[in-house]
Amino acid sequence: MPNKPSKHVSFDLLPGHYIRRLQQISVAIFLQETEGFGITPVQFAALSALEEFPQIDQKTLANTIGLDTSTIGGVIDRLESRNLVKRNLSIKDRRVHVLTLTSEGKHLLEDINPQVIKAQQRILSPLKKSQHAALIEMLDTLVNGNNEASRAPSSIKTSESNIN
Amino acid sequence: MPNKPSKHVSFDLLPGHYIRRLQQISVAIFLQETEGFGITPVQFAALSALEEFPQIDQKTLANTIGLDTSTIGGVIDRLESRNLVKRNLSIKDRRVHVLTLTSEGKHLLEDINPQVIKAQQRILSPLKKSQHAALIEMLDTLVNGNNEASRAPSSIKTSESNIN
DNA sequence: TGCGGATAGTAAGTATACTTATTAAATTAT
DNA sequence: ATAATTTAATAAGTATACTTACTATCCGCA
Repeated sequence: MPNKPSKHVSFDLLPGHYIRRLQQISVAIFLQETEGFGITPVQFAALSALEEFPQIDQKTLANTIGLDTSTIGGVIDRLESRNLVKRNLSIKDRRVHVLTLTSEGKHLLEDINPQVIKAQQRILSPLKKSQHAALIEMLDTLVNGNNEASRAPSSIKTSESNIN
Repeated sequence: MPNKPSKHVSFDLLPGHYIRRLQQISVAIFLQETEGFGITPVQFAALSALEEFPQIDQKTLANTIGLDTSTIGGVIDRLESRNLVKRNLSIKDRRVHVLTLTSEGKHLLEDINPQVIKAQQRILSPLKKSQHAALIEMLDTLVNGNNEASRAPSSIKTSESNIN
Protein backbone atom coordinates (compact mmCIF):
# COMPACT_ATOMS: atom_id res chain seq x y z
CA MET A 1 0.00 0.00 0.00
CA PRO A 2 1.81 3.06 -1.25
CA ASN A 3 1.65 6.57 0.14
CA LYS A 4 0.24 5.60 3.45
CA PRO A 5 0.90 7.87 6.37
CA SER A 6 3.15 6.07 8.75
CA LYS A 7 2.14 8.07 11.75
CA HIS A 8 2.26 11.73 12.69
CA VAL A 9 2.09 14.42 10.08
CA SER A 10 3.87 17.71 10.54
CA PHE A 11 0.70 19.75 10.84
CA ASP A 12 -0.39 17.44 13.62
CA LEU A 13 2.09 19.35 15.67
CA LEU A 14 0.58 22.70 14.83
CA PRO A 15 -1.70 24.15 17.46
CA GLY A 16 -3.87 25.68 14.76
CA HIS A 17 -4.68 22.28 13.40
CA TYR A 18 -5.65 20.93 16.80
CA ILE A 19 -7.71 23.99 17.55
CA ARG A 20 -9.66 23.62 14.33
CA ARG A 21 -10.24 19.93 14.93
CA LEU A 22 -11.28 20.55 18.52
CA GLN A 23 -13.78 23.16 17.41
CA GLN A 24 -15.29 20.71 14.93
CA ILE A 25 -15.53 18.06 17.62
CA SER A 26 -16.92 20.49 20.15
CA VAL A 27 -19.71 21.53 17.80
CA ALA A 28 -20.46 17.92 16.89
CA ILE A 29 -20.78 16.91 20.55
CA PHE A 30 -22.95 19.93 21.31
CA LEU A 31 -25.30 19.04 18.46
CA GLN A 32 -25.45 15.41 19.51
CA GLU A 33 -26.28 16.18 23.11
CA THR A 34 -28.84 18.85 22.27
CA GLU A 35 -30.44 16.95 19.43
CA GLY A 36 -34.11 17.73 19.08
CA PHE A 37 -33.70 21.32 20.21
CA GLY A 38 -32.41 22.42 16.84
CA ILE A 39 -30.04 24.90 18.41
CA THR A 40 -26.44 25.60 17.44
CA PRO A 41 -23.66 26.54 19.86
CA VAL A 42 -23.71 30.11 18.61
CA GLN A 43 -27.47 30.37 18.93
CA PHE A 44 -27.21 29.04 22.45
CA ALA A 45 -24.54 31.61 23.27
CA ALA A 46 -26.78 34.35 21.91
CA LEU A 47 -29.78 33.21 23.94
CA SER A 48 -27.68 32.86 27.09
CA ALA A 49 -26.23 36.31 26.67
CA LEU A 50 -29.71 37.76 26.18
CA GLU A 51 -30.91 36.07 29.34
CA GLU A 52 -28.05 37.53 31.28
CA PHE A 53 -28.21 40.98 29.69
CA PRO A 54 -31.76 41.65 28.58
CA GLN A 55 -32.48 44.35 26.05
CA ILE A 56 -29.05 44.66 24.59
CA ASP A 57 -28.59 45.66 20.98
CA GLN A 58 -27.08 43.55 18.20
CA LYS A 59 -23.67 45.16 18.37
CA THR A 60 -23.36 44.58 22.11
CA LEU A 61 -24.57 41.03 21.74
CA ALA A 62 -22.07 40.42 18.95
CA ASN A 63 -19.25 41.75 21.12
CA THR A 64 -20.40 39.71 24.07
CA ILE A 65 -20.27 36.37 22.34
CA GLY A 66 -17.45 37.16 19.94
CA LEU A 67 -19.06 37.77 16.58
CA ASP A 68 -19.10 40.66 14.18
CA THR A 69 -22.27 42.59 13.44
CA SER A 70 -22.58 40.91 10.08
CA THR A 71 -22.74 37.42 11.50
CA ILE A 72 -25.01 38.27 14.41
CA GLY A 73 -27.67 39.54 12.00
CA GLY A 74 -28.22 36.10 10.51
CA VAL A 75 -28.15 34.43 13.91
CA ILE A 76 -30.88 36.77 15.15
CA ASP A 77 -32.85 36.25 11.96
CA ARG A 78 -33.01 32.53 12.65
CA LEU A 79 -33.82 32.93 16.35
CA GLU A 80 -36.48 35.49 15.54
CA SER A 81 -38.10 33.30 12.92
CA ARG A 82 -38.47 30.64 15.60
CA ASN A 83 -39.94 33.13 18.05
CA LEU A 84 -37.13 32.76 20.55
CA VAL A 85 -36.09 36.38 20.31
CA LYS A 86 -37.74 39.68 19.41
CA ARG A 87 -36.14 42.59 17.58
CA ASN A 88 -37.37 46.11 18.37
CA LEU A 89 -36.23 49.45 17.11
CA SER A 90 -34.80 51.57 19.87
CA ILE A 91 -36.66 54.80 20.54
CA LYS A 92 -33.54 56.63 21.55
CA ASP A 93 -31.52 55.60 18.52
CA ARG A 94 -33.38 54.43 15.47
CA ARG A 95 -30.32 52.69 14.06
CA VAL A 96 -30.35 50.29 16.99
CA HIS A 97 -32.26 47.04 17.24
CA VAL A 98 -32.99 46.10 20.84
CA LEU A 99 -33.24 42.37 21.45
CA THR A 100 -35.52 40.57 23.91
CA LEU A 101 -35.83 36.93 24.83
CA THR A 102 -39.37 35.67 24.40
CA SER A 103 -40.82 33.36 27.02
CA GLU A 104 -40.39 30.60 24.48
CA GLY A 105 -36.73 31.48 24.35
CA LYS A 106 -36.49 31.46 28.12
CA HIS A 107 -38.13 28.07 28.37
CA LEU A 108 -35.92 26.59 25.70
CA LEU A 109 -32.86 27.82 27.57
CA GLU A 110 -34.05 26.15 30.75
CA ASP A 111 -34.77 22.90 28.97
CA ILE A 112 -31.57 22.76 27.01
CA ASN A 113 -29.24 23.71 29.82
CA PRO A 114 -28.63 20.25 31.31
CA GLN A 115 -27.79 18.93 27.86
CA VAL A 116 -25.35 21.76 27.23
CA ILE A 117 -23.60 20.95 30.49
CA LYS A 118 -23.45 17.31 29.48
CA ALA A 119 -21.90 18.27 26.18
CA GLN A 120 -19.22 20.35 27.86
CA GLN A 121 -18.40 17.51 30.22
CA ARG A 122 -18.15 15.13 27.30
CA ILE A 123 -15.77 17.42 25.47
CA LEU A 124 -13.44 17.44 28.47
CA SER A 125 -13.92 13.79 29.37
CA PRO A 126 -10.70 12.52 27.75
CA LEU A 127 -8.75 14.65 30.22
CA LYS A 128 -8.25 13.85 33.85
CA LYS A 129 -10.47 15.88 36.15
CA SER A 130 -7.39 17.48 37.60
CA GLN A 131 -6.50 18.90 34.19
CA HIS A 132 -9.81 20.61 33.49
CA ALA A 133 -9.05 23.82 35.33
CA ALA A 134 -5.60 24.05 33.79
CA LEU A 135 -7.02 23.72 30.29
CA ILE A 136 -9.71 26.33 30.86
CA GLU A 137 -7.14 28.68 32.25
CA MET A 138 -4.86 28.24 29.28
CA LEU A 139 -7.74 28.74 26.87
CA ASP A 140 -8.67 31.87 28.75
CA THR A 141 -5.11 33.13 28.57
CA LEU A 142 -4.92 32.42 24.85
CA VAL A 143 -8.27 34.02 24.03
CA ASN A 144 -7.76 37.10 26.14
CA GLY A 145 -4.09 37.43 25.30
CA ASN A 146 -4.83 37.36 21.59
CA ASN A 147 -7.99 39.34 21.82
CA GLU A 148 -6.89 42.13 19.53
CA ALA A 149 -6.15 39.60 16.81
CA SER A 150 -9.79 38.93 16.26
CA ARG A 151 -12.00 41.48 14.65
CA ALA A 152 -14.80 40.65 17.04
CA PRO A 153 -13.31 40.57 20.52
CA SER A 154 -15.68 39.01 22.99
CA SER A 155 -14.31 40.82 26.00
CA ILE A 156 -17.05 42.02 28.27
CA LYS A 157 -15.65 45.31 29.31
CA THR A 158 -16.56 46.65 32.73
CA SER A 159 -17.09 49.99 31.13
CA GLU A 160 -20.37 51.67 30.43
CA SER A 161 -23.14 50.29 28.34
CA ASN A 162 -24.92 51.92 25.49
CA ILE A 163 -28.32 50.38 25.61
CA ASN A 164 -31.71 51.62 24.39
CA MET B 1 -25.71 51.63 33.76
CA PRO B 2 -28.37 49.00 33.48
CA ASN B 3 -27.89 45.46 32.24
CA LYS B 4 -24.20 45.49 32.75
CA PRO B 5 -22.33 42.30 33.56
CA SER B 6 -21.08 42.32 37.10
CA LYS B 7 -19.43 38.94 37.06
CA HIS B 8 -18.44 36.47 34.45
CA VAL B 9 -21.09 35.19 32.16
CA SER B 10 -21.97 31.57 32.40
CA PHE B 11 -20.81 30.66 28.92
CA ASP B 12 -17.43 32.20 29.65
CA LEU B 13 -16.89 29.14 31.76
CA LEU B 14 -17.84 26.77 29.02
CA PRO B 15 -14.96 25.16 27.19
CA GLY B 16 -17.00 25.16 23.99
CA HIS B 17 -17.16 28.93 24.03
CA TYR B 18 -13.41 29.26 24.51
CA ILE B 19 -12.71 26.71 21.83
CA ARG B 20 -14.86 28.56 19.33
CA ARG B 21 -13.22 31.88 20.16
CA LEU B 22 -9.76 30.39 19.98
CA GLN B 23 -10.49 28.94 16.57
CA GLN B 24 -11.65 32.36 15.35
CA ILE B 25 -8.49 33.95 16.71
CA SER B 26 -6.28 31.22 15.34
CA VAL B 27 -7.67 31.70 11.84
CA ALA B 28 -7.37 35.48 12.10
CA ILE B 29 -3.71 35.26 13.12
CA PHE B 30 -2.96 32.76 10.37
CA LEU B 31 -4.50 35.04 7.77
CA GLN B 32 -2.64 38.06 9.10
CA GLU B 33 0.73 36.36 9.06
CA THR B 34 0.24 34.79 5.64
CA GLU B 35 -1.31 37.82 4.03
CA GLY B 36 -0.51 38.09 0.36
CA PHE B 37 -0.47 34.34 -0.13
CA GLY B 38 -4.25 34.15 -0.22
CA ILE B 39 -4.24 30.80 1.52
CA THR B 40 -6.56 29.67 4.31
CA PRO B 41 -5.59 27.35 7.17
CA VAL B 42 -7.54 24.50 5.63
CA GLN B 43 -5.99 25.04 2.22
CA PHE B 44 -2.56 25.02 3.83
CA ALA B 45 -3.39 21.79 5.64
CA ALA B 46 -4.48 20.25 2.35
CA LEU B 47 -1.31 21.32 0.55
CA SER B 48 0.87 20.10 3.42
CA ALA B 49 -0.83 16.75 3.48
CA LEU B 50 -0.39 16.39 -0.26
CA GLU B 51 3.28 17.17 0.05
CA GLU B 52 3.66 14.51 2.70
CA PHE B 53 1.48 11.92 0.99
CA PRO B 54 1.59 12.51 -2.75
CA GLN B 55 -1.07 11.04 -4.99
CA ILE B 56 -3.70 10.44 -2.36
CA ASP B 57 -7.36 10.64 -3.25
CA GLN B 58 -9.90 13.12 -1.95
CA LYS B 59 -11.34 10.83 0.67
CA THR B 60 -7.96 10.02 2.16
CA LEU B 61 -7.01 13.67 2.12
CA ALA B 62 -10.26 14.57 3.83
CA ASN B 63 -9.64 11.99 6.54
CA THR B 64 -6.07 13.13 6.96
CA ILE B 65 -6.88 16.74 7.70
CA GLY B 66 -10.23 16.14 9.36
CA LEU B 67 -12.84 17.09 6.80
CA ASP B 68 -15.66 15.24 5.16
CA THR B 69 -15.66 14.45 1.46
CA SER B 70 -18.19 17.17 0.82
CA THR B 71 -16.02 19.94 2.20
CA ILE B 72 -12.78 18.74 0.63
CA GLY B 73 -14.34 19.00 -2.82
CA GLY B 74 -14.69 22.75 -2.58
CA VAL B 75 -11.23 23.12 -1.07
CA ILE B 76 -9.70 21.21 -3.97
CA ASP B 77 -11.77 23.23 -6.45
CA ARG B 78 -10.19 26.41 -5.19
CA LEU B 79 -6.67 25.00 -5.06
CA GLU B 80 -7.07 23.54 -8.54
CA SER B 81 -8.34 26.80 -9.99
CA ARG B 82 -5.16 28.42 -8.73
CA ASN B 83 -3.01 25.68 -10.22
CA LEU B 84 -1.64 24.54 -6.89
CA VAL B 85 -3.11 21.07 -7.18
CA LYS B 86 -4.12 18.73 -10.00
CA ARG B 87 -7.02 16.30 -10.01
CA ASN B 88 -6.73 13.10 -12.05
CA LEU B 89 -9.04 10.17 -12.43
CA SER B 90 -7.53 7.00 -11.06
CA ILE B 91 -7.01 4.24 -13.59
CA LYS B 92 -7.61 1.52 -11.06
CA ASP B 93 -10.84 2.97 -9.73
CA ARG B 94 -12.66 5.42 -11.90
CA ARG B 95 -14.62 6.82 -8.97
CA VAL B 96 -11.44 8.10 -7.42
CA HIS B 97 -9.76 11.45 -8.02
CA VAL B 98 -6.04 11.29 -7.39
CA LEU B 99 -4.51 14.55 -6.26
CA THR B 100 -1.07 15.91 -7.05
CA LEU B 101 0.75 19.01 -5.89
CA THR B 102 1.92 21.13 -8.81
CA SER B 103 5.34 22.72 -8.67
CA GLU B 104 3.55 26.00 -8.06
CA GLY B 105 1.93 24.38 -5.07
CA LYS B 106 5.26 23.10 -3.82
CA HIS B 107 6.87 26.49 -4.15
CA LEU B 108 4.02 28.20 -2.39
CA LEU B 109 4.34 25.76 0.48
CA GLU B 110 8.03 26.52 0.80
CA ASP B 111 7.45 30.23 0.74
CA ILE B 112 4.57 30.29 3.15
CA ASN B 113 6.08 27.95 5.71
CA PRO B 114 8.01 30.50 7.80
CA GLN B 115 4.89 32.62 8.05
CA VAL B 116 2.81 29.68 9.19
CA ILE B 117 5.33 28.95 11.91
CA LYS B 118 5.21 32.59 12.96
CA ALA B 119 1.44 32.42 13.15
CA GLN B 120 1.54 29.33 15.35
CA GLN B 121 4.04 30.98 17.65
CA ARG B 122 1.88 34.06 17.88
CA ILE B 123 -1.16 32.01 18.81
CA LEU B 124 0.73 30.46 21.71
CA SER B 125 2.56 33.62 22.72
CA PRO B 126 0.25 34.54 25.62
CA LEU B 127 1.32 31.33 27.34
CA LYS B 128 4.63 30.74 29.03
CA LYS B 129 7.03 28.66 26.97
CA SER B 130 6.85 25.99 29.62
CA GLN B 131 3.12 25.60 29.04
CA HIS B 132 3.26 25.05 25.31
CA ALA B 133 3.90 21.33 25.42
CA ALA B 134 1.25 20.82 28.07
CA LEU B 135 -1.34 22.60 25.95
CA ILE B 136 -0.50 20.67 22.81
CA GLU B 137 -0.70 17.45 24.75
CA MET B 138 -4.09 18.30 26.17
CA LEU B 139 -5.38 19.31 22.74
CA ASP B 140 -4.08 16.04 21.37
CA THR B 141 -5.80 14.12 24.14
CA LEU B 142 -9.07 15.94 23.53
CA VAL B 143 -9.01 15.55 19.77
CA ASN B 144 -8.01 11.90 19.78
CA GLY B 145 -10.14 11.01 22.76
CA ASN B 146 -13.22 12.48 21.13
CA ASN B 147 -12.38 11.34 17.68
CA GLU B 148 -15.48 9.30 17.14
CA ALA B 149 -17.63 12.33 17.92
CA SER B 150 -16.69 14.01 14.70
CA ARG B 151 -18.01 12.73 11.41
CA ALA B 152 -14.68 13.33 9.79
CA PRO B 153 -12.12 11.88 12.14
CA SER B 154 -8.63 12.91 11.22
CA SER B 155 -7.07 9.84 12.71
CA ILE B 156 -4.45 8.40 10.52
CA LYS B 157 -5.14 4.76 10.99
CA THR B 158 -2.27 2.32 10.77
CA SER B 159 -4.56 0.04 8.86
CA GLU B 160 -4.60 -0.56 5.16
CA SER B 161 -4.96 2.11 2.58
CA ASN B 162 -7.15 2.26 -0.47
CA ILE B 163 -5.18 4.40 -2.81
CA ASN B 164 -5.05 4.52 -6.58
C1' DT C 1 -28.11 75.02 11.58
C1' DG C 2 -26.26 72.20 8.62
C1' DC C 3 -22.48 69.32 7.27
C1' DG C 4 -18.87 65.81 7.89
C1' DG C 5 -17.59 61.95 10.27
C1' DA C 6 -18.86 58.06 13.14
C1' DT C 7 -21.96 54.28 14.10
C1' DA C 8 -25.71 50.26 13.72
C1' DG C 9 -27.31 47.34 10.76
C1' DT C 10 -27.84 45.10 6.24
C1' DA C 11 -26.24 43.16 1.78
C1' DA C 12 -23.29 40.60 -1.19
C1' DG C 13 -19.39 37.75 -1.75
C1' DT C 14 -16.10 34.01 -0.11
C1' DA C 15 -14.77 29.95 2.65
C1' DT C 16 -15.30 26.40 6.05
C1' DA C 17 -18.23 22.48 7.64
C1' DC C 18 -22.00 19.99 8.21
C1' DT C 19 -26.44 17.36 6.36
C1' DT C 20 -29.11 14.46 3.04
C1' DA C 21 -29.63 12.97 -1.64
C1' DT C 22 -27.80 11.54 -6.04
C1' DT C 23 -24.69 9.48 -9.51
C1' DA C 24 -21.43 6.40 -11.12
C1' DA C 25 -18.42 2.82 -10.32
C1' DA C 26 -16.72 -1.12 -7.75
C1' DT C 27 -17.47 -5.04 -4.75
C1' DT C 28 -20.11 -8.67 -2.61
C1' DA C 29 -23.48 -12.10 -2.47
C1' DT C 30 -26.61 -15.24 -4.38
C1' DA D 1 -23.30 -13.51 -13.93
C1' DT D 2 -26.50 -10.55 -12.28
C1' DA D 3 -28.53 -8.21 -8.39
C1' DA D 4 -27.69 -5.81 -4.05
C1' DT D 5 -24.66 -3.24 -1.42
C1' DT D 6 -21.02 -0.23 -0.73
C1' DT D 7 -18.16 3.50 -1.98
C1' DA D 8 -16.04 8.16 -4.05
C1' DA D 9 -17.40 12.17 -5.41
C1' DT D 10 -20.75 15.81 -6.30
C1' DA D 11 -24.92 18.67 -5.48
C1' DA D 12 -28.06 21.29 -2.82
C1' DG D 13 -29.27 23.22 1.52
C1' DT D 14 -28.09 25.34 6.19
C1' DA D 15 -25.12 27.82 9.46
C1' DT D 16 -21.06 30.10 11.09
C1' DA D 17 -17.61 33.84 10.15
C1' DC D 18 -15.17 36.82 7.72
C1' DT D 19 -14.69 40.90 4.10
C1' DT D 20 -16.06 45.25 1.70
C1' DA D 21 -19.72 48.21 0.41
C1' DC D 22 -23.93 50.59 1.39
C1' DT D 23 -27.89 52.91 3.97
C1' DA D 24 -29.78 55.29 7.59
C1' DT D 25 -29.15 57.68 11.58
C1' DC D 26 -26.76 60.16 15.01
C1' DC D 27 -23.41 63.42 16.85
C1' DG D 28 -19.83 67.01 17.01
C1' DC D 29 -18.61 71.25 15.43
C1' DA D 30 -18.06 75.37 12.84
